[in-house]
Amino acid sequence: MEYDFLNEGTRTIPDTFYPVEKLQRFIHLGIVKSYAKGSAVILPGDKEYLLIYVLSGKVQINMVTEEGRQRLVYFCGKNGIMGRIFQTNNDNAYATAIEKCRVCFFSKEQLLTIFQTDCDIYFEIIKNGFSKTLYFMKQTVEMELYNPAVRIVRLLYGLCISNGIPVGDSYEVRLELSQKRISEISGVHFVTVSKVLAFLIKQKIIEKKKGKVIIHDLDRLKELTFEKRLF
DNA sequence: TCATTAAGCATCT
DNA sequence: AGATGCTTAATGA
Repeated sequence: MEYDFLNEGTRTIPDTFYPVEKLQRFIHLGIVKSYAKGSAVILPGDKEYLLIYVLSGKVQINMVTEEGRQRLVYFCGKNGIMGRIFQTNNDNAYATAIEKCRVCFFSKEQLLTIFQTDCDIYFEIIKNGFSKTLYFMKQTVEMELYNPAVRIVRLLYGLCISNGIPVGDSYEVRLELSQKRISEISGVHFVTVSKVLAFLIKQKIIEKKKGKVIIHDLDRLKELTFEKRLF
């Protein structure tokens, strides 16, 4: 299957990144486990496995500080990988299943066997890593240059460009995007997210329905991405 | 301008 | 009844 690199390059939400489908063929070498929704897949300090591969469902990766504060890092869905190759002692990441899921754990020895069998996978894993790097580089710039309210607008605009499906004169972004999720992804407070969405809905620029966001006025939304501030 | 806190309402399970 | 999601208002940085 040909992968959509362009879309990957303009990724707007940190989910799965570059899927490594080819790993499917090697899961018999690793250890496959199933997890119920809400259970812990990786605990802070877990160091046994270098690569964790999601076969189905979805996992959420968080980082936690010394004081116990936590922050979403990314989501990992089907064919996504959680690379733990360059772990240090203080990257307190943990992962929980946000959907019932199956994941496969690979040790260093198992990975070496896989690379020797199919070195393409090696590059696929590197691509996944760079995809994440690119996303977080963009995030750094985004955080530096735009204020929180405008970031929400930019997130919606980006989603429309990358995932928007034309329906009549509008576009639909078919994603389960609660305000809580938007808040977690963008780093903008949930109360502010609520205000920005209310503003956009009132101006009839967007509409929010169960499981989708409808963009009625993409031109206006684009204009707002250039604004210094919204309110 | 936005984060924080608090309080209240609606919907779902 | 409790959890979840959203809104509004007050306050402070």
